[in-house]
Amino acid sequence: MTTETERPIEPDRVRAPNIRDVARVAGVSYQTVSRVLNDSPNIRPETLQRVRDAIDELGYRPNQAARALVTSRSRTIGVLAAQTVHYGPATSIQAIETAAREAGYRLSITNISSSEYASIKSGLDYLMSQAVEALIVIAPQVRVFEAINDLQVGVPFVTLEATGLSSDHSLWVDQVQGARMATRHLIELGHTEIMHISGPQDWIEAEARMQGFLRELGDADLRTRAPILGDWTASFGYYAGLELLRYRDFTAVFAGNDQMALGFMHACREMGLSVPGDISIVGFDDVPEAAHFAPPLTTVRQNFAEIGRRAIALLLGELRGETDLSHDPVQPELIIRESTARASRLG
Amino acid sequence: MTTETERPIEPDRVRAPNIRDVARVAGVSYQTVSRVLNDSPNIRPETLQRVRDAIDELGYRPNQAARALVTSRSRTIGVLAAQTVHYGPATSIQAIETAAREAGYRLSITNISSSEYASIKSGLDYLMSQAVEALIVIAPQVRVFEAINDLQVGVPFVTLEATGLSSDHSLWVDQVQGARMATRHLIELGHTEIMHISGPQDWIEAEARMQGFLRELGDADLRTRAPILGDWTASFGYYAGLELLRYRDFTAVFAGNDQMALGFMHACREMGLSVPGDISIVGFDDVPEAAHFAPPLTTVRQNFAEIGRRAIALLLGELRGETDLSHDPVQPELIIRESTARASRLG
DNA sequence: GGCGCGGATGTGAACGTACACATCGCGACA
DNA sequence: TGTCGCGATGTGTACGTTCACATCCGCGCC
Repeated sequence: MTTETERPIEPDRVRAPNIRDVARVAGVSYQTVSRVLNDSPNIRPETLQRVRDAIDELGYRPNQAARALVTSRSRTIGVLAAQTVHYGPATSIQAIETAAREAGYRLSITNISSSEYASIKSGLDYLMSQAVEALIVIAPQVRVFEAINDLQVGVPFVTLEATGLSSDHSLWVDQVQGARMATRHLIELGHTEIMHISGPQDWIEAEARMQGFLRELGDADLRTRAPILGDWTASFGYYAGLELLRYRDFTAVFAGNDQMALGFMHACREMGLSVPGDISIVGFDDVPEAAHFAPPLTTVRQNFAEIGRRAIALLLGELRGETDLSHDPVQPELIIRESTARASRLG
Repeated sequence: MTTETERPIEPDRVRAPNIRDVARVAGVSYQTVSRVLNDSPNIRPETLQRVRDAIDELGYRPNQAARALVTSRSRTIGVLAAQTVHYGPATSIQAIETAAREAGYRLSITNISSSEYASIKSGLDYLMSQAVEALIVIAPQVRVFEAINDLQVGVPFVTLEATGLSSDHSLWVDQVQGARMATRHLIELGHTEIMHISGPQDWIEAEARMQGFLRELGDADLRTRAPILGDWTASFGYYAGLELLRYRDFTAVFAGNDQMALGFMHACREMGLSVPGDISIVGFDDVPEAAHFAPPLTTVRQNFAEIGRRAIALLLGELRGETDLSHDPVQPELIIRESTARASRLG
């Protein structure tokens, strides 16, 4: 005699079927149903089938909350992101989402509105309140590390698109290498006066690209000039261009991303300068539109999706207790199009 | 005598503090702590303070899983999305995320890889397995409605950026109106032979823009020609342009989005045609880069963020049981830049 | 033929919270 | 002064699942 029969019938209140309902229909105990749900071995094929039929018949779905409560595993991976409207982060997140879902994890994404410490902390706080099991950071990372320490985030984490500082937890396209490739390309075309428009200073990847740029210039014994600190937007590239082109003491520009390159080319047109006739320009990212800019943009391609997939693979490995967390940086690729040409003489 | 004292001490196993731990520290019952957490009235200020201090001291965080279990409310809103890397969806999602978080909801986003029924169903299935309380759809909607019916999704939902078919559940920028504005602008400039490059047929918004285009043309008694069905990408716009421009029996193009407009302008350059001298082009969306295209693109601005915010507001209202779900479409805005000019004579 | 063993299945308890209800104390009112 | 009402707080229970342990059965072995 089971206790289930004593439960009063509630005709109005429709309750989702639970594990005991399934058990009753299948004629087994609820524990057996649980075993079926968790792919436990040692179940008679006949029993297995009966339980599966009962599940289908009732349209039963396991209650994730109850599972999470008893196992104290949320099966959630947190993503702390900034600027998710941009092509790079968006592509990575999409890959992360797919990979996570396949591994039975869900994602909790939160956008931070500014790179201020308070904003980062509040985003992190939000994610921790959801008991995420791991953390992926796609954001200006300089202050994020502080926040992760301060909040005693006790879960595995990786940062995307960063480089250098904390290689144990970073997964990255080799930004320095990419920047060097872009710069070397310009040098090889005979440019000696090269300008760099960088991303915001607190983005590690902006910093890395700047480093690559400066190192390559140093290796070639060329004059280095202070990079302009931008904000990744096309508008910034445009206004920076209007300003810089008044002097015209350079023949090439390496932009921190494709958007700023686009804005800069706009400024060139407006100043009556030809790209690449007067000014050569290289971007970074290879957004899908870059091939159709005027002129089509020479740029550095990053495999954002690959980075996303690797992030999940790395975290899952760590959650499983694996210790071999080696990860080579993803290599970027220089895509040569029509925005670069041999250096013109400075007028 | 409480039972807590009987619990054996486990020094190695660190357990997150729970509501009873807080109660013990604050010297109250766990129910009082629960009341504090849920902003219940009728708590003595002094007691309130003691509980809050205890919470801070222990670093206590409510266990969401336990909450979800007992209330049978997941506090999760599902987002079924496609093409999240695009500017429009990405912007909307960001706004949704912010609004949801402010309202105490989290988001579960899933991308569908194709617009096939199986893919939609599997995405929907995934979201339902998370017991989402409401659903936001940003995807090709034609088949989504079928899937929502088939799966007996018993939760409130809205579709974004759609129009027409199911106005009860749709929240939209008035795409028809936007398309009419774009088309009328071209007509007013004297263009009579106007081409339309549309988005994929199964996107309702593509359909709506096409409808607006055709209606405006009809109202002006102009010849209508079969729109080209594209895929939203710049590359498609480019190749379509190369093909179409061989005939040059039109002087203006209304593109379904800014990316296709960009690709088309690229094709114009390659064919030696001037924009807007020979061909006028209007886009749709007003992505941030559009102002820096060559030439800066005349386009229809949509307030994606507003749409996202409204979606959450609408769903929260429905969850609260409000019945007044009236929602006016968001009005788009024509942004006139330099890619349109008076019609040239056809050569 | 008794005993041990392991495969298959069942029972009790716990996870952390919110809801329904019970209790306590105190002031107002008849 | 007794009682009613209400503000403030405490106790029991349920949510749906998994884990640890218990039980049952049949088979092989000495």
